[in-house]
Amino acid sequence: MGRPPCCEKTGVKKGPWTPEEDIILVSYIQEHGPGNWRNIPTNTGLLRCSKSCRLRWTNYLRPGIKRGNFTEHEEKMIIHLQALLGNRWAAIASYLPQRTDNDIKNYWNTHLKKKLNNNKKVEGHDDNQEGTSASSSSSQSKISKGQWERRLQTDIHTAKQALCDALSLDTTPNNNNNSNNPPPHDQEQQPSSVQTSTTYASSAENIAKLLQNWMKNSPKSTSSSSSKITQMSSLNNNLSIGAVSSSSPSEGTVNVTPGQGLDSLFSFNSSNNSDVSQSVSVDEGGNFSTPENHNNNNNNNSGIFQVESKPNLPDFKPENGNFQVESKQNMETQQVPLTMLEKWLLDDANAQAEQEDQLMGIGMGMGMGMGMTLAETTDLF
DNA sequence: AAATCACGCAACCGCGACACA
DNA sequence: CTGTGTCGCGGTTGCGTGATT
Repeated sequence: MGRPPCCEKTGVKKGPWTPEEDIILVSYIQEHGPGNWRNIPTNTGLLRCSKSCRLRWTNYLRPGIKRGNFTEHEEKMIIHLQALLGNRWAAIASYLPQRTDNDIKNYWNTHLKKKLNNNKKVEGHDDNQEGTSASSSSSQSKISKGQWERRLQTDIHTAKQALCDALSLDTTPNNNNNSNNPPPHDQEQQPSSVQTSTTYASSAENIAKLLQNWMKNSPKSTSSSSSKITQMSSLNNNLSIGAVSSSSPSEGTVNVTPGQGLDSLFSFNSSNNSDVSQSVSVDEGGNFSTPENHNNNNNNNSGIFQVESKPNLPDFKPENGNFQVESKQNMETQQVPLTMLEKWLLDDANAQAEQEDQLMGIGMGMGMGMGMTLAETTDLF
């Protein structure tokens, strides 16, 4: 007897999410933190299965997500990481902050795979393989283990070299790679910010865009939507996006960590707007503004969204229950692995031969070839 | 202008891993 | 140790939209 599918229940809604559902989900997660997906549908009244909620959050609503416009650097990173890791999109995504595995997977399937195949055809050795170490495994049975290891070593070496080239494209002393070739709007909004700042500023931007699109695309539902927002406003006082400060989650005002130079008040007041779709604007920093609160940031707590910027880092204590996943993903996967990656590449230049000997000695096939992440593999060095 | 095609993306599905009782 | 429940990942699908005929 198998496990019952989580979405088998009748009355579970499928298909695209509505902005109302998004807001309900964001509101709930903001209050309780991500996790306990099983409880979310029952606690929020969303007619969605837990899986769907988690997916929607991780792939779309989660703070720090950058969408579309893959930069050339990101593209190269994906290509090389795919060569290294195979179709392990979650692992690849961990090296591309602000990108979701789904996004990367889609981009690979729709753009890069085609691109690489075309390149191969041009080079005249299209053997119907995808050119990855993972896909090349089909030929492994034809070669001896020693040959396979050596080939893998060569692949790794080639990939590392290429990855090094890719990173060196825009390698600057600029502390991290998170901001490597960000799209223009990101560059504008985050000239000299720490990486968490980028994350949360863009998170605000994500939600801002979401709502802006919502209001733009469904003016007919504005009134009902507004009422829902108002309803949630009373429920949650201030729906806020970003990391919750340990000091004030219960007060409904949330501290986020935007760029150090971004010290604006992110607020949105819709309660007095009969025509919200015309009056809401979002600036490059992801800040909501209306004609009213352009002149009056003191919106007397009537705003739905109110994210107060603070230069201090948020408290990511798990007991706060808020955005612990983000703290994990953004803090760890953005900073550590990329730093390690760089370190790996830099160190590699100095001790490449030695490391590869060591690599072979400890069994490369049990590291990169057996499901370890790049970061894990670097631990071997 | 209408029909068809191709593409991109969001979401779904199934399976494996993991945690816990 | 085993069974059960939950979560996360990767493959796939289906729909919306723009391009082409």
